Amino acid sequence: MSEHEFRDFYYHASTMFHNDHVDDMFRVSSSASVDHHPSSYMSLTDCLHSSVDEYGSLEKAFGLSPSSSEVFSSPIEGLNQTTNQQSSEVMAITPNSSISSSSSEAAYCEEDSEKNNKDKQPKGPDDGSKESPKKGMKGAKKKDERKQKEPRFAFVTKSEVDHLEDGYRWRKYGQKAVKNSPYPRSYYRCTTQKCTVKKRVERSFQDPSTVITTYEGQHNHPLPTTLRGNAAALFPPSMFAPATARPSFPHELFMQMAAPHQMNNQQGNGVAAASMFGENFSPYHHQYHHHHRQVSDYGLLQDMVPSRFLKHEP
DNA sequence: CGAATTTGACCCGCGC
DNA sequence: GCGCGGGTCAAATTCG
Repeated sequence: MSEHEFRDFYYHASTMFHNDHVDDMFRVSSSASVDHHPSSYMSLTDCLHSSVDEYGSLEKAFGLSPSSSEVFSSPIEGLNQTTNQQSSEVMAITPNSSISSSSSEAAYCEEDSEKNNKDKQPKGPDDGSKESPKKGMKGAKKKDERKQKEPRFAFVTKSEVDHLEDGYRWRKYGQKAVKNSPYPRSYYRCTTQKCTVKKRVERSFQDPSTVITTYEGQHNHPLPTTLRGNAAALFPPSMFAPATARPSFPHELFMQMAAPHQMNNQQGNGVAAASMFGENFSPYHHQYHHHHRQVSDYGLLQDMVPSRFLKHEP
């Protein structure tokens, strides 16, 4: 499944950059083989006739190799008490600019296109309308809804812990073995009432030092106060919860990354993602304003994508 | 004792 | 129709 997502990423990337480049990017590590699910996802991704190996290739493709100096883990402002042990490398924001990243972190988001209606949420509990023989559980959750296609956003992070703290409270509701991987995938749901955001976390098979986190949906509430300023600062909700209201999130994200001059992030919230979306984007962005660090979008971008790929769209 | 996690059963779409 | 794989439920168990 991650392949589906990967394919989507490829799709978005190809629309953002030049296809050839994208191809190069993904060609880097090719072959690995993952099972494919040919099914529904056929976008340009089909060009990639073959399989790509999971997210791991994203990092390699983007040249984000773990390397060096990375780091950070710590606290941005000293807040951190709770999550300490998290030694994940996410982005390192240096005071002056730039994120020194390092860490490998690749992200992509997907909008569901019509093509994937498939997976939408199948089940749901239902209302009762259904009483089916078995317990009825799953049915469709309430109301119809078929689902809205919720935007998904995934990224790879180098981390020793599987479940990264992102400021929200999550309840694990399932775990499954991943097909070609020795590592299981865990399913979490935001514990806030009415919030339907879910996330899946799994360790990369090819690079066990990294975890792949996929967020689905958008939080409809503010961050729990308990974690404020901590991890929350690193991962603004907005970053994980592409708002439906936000215009084509995926494209915007990358586009803005590619065109830093258009962005206005003088506020310097150490969160690149926050500034990436400008002000319109989230009601919560004020929560991370306290950061002293200044971020350079360009720097971020460079870290995430090799400069040769940073071209503006026509 | 309530909340969170564990974990096997169940559901569902899909390919054969 | 069956089996597979991904995703979810929910009862039991553990945690705080």
